[in-house]
Amino acid sequence: MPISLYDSFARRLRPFEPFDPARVTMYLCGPTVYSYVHIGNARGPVVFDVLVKLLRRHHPRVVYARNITDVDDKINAAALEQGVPIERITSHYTAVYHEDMAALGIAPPDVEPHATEHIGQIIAMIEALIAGGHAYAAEGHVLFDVATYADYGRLSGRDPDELIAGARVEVAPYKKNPADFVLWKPSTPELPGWDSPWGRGRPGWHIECSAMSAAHLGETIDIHAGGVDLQFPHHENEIAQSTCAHGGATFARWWLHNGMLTFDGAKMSKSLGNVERIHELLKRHPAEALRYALLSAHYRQPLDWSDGLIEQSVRTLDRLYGTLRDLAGVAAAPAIPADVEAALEDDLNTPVALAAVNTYARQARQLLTEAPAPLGHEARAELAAIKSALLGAGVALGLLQQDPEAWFKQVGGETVDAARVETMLAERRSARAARDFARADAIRNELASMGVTIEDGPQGTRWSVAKS
RNA sequence: GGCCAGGUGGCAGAGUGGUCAUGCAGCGGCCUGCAAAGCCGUGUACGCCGGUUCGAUUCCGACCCUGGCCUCCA
Repeated sequence: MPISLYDSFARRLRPFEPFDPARVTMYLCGPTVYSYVHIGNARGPVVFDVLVKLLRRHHPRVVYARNITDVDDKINAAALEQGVPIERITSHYTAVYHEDMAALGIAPPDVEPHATEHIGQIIAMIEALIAGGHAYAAEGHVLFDVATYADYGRLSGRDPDELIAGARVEVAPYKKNPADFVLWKPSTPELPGWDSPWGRGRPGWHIECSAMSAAHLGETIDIHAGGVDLQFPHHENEIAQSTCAHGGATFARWWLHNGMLTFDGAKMSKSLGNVERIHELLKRHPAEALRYALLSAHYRQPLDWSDGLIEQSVRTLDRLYGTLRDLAGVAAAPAIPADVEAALEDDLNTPVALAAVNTYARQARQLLTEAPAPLGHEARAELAAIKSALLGAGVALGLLQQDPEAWFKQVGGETVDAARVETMLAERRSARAARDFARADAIRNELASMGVTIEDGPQGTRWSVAKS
């Protein structure tokens, strides 16, 4: 089945067909590395990680780029405030970003371009825009002339006349139109800067993505993705400058926008301060539960982040891993089931895919409950098929890939003293054998106070660590 | 104010013109020394008002409410 994706530009679902079947290209706007990222910042990387994996299954070659913005006034401000060189800030938070993304099971992109390594391409693109009459230099700045691009405002559904007329914010005097945006701006000696035809300066915010996308993926790319809050002005400006710099060539053939995470009823954002840093969440919760939570709603819908959501995700994973643990003796290789694949092909419908996963797990448990003790060939084959489906769906979604035992024995990033637990369980076993249930229950209570839950089963007692 | 999304059972969250989402929680049962886990059973859900239709949660219109963008933002 073809992949169907909602294109924000066309405002409808469109079957995906690559421009060049031999090379599918996708670009995701990456972070500006000046502080820790919050869980809302991970939604795009997680859902588009699922998309890239899906694309790779459908196409022989996919080139996926996710940039690092390492030149920006917020970085400058952070460096100034902390009294350290800019590179200290960017290298540190780039490393933290990589850790956070890896913890969430996000595969690294094929290309991770850094803005500071593409200054040459940025300058060349600005020169092309000036040569084409789409940009002008003024007082050390170079600005994009919005009036020269007829389709400006089309992605975000805005009327260019209103944008030009509506001076909401103070308008720099050197702008021809209030909506004109900066491609290049001058740097004072203490700020990072590069020599350019317009003097020493640094790039504006939007131009880097256009330049890096063209440099690594080509003038026309298949998919450009990002948060819906970037639709305007960032993506609108990218379209304008890329299209004008490339003689009218289509910049991105599909525009994908993920919805926002809300927290306490409002969009999670650094400026509002209602953020949950991934770095902190990982200390208290299993990373996989965070990923599950992010995939539990359709990517274009808003998703309200809460402790309850994490709790629910942990419990659901408990059940799924519990099922896999019960299937430990069944040999099976991962195979992505058709219904899961179909759900993902349908504009990345991860909730439906997860529903299918849960249904497979329930079927396995029913079989295990109902089948007679020594499993027959038929039952074993059926269980193997279900396990293949579970593991395969897990591959597609980036879930269920760890050893079930490991899942049950971790809490946050820590593990408990397994040896001590085993010793206590041995003592409890003796007590139970002697029918000293008071003693056995006392040990169980003691384990519970350590956060350890136990289950007595036919094959003995197993334990797990309570998660939050 | 302009432009976009949405309003589904206690909660989270898909979907559909006419029997099922799925998950979490709850309740009853089975199992267990007791638990836990698991299984079985259990819920007159689709913002409000009209319209179209044999039939609407699903299509159309109005209204109310919520969120996002319009400024840095995933």
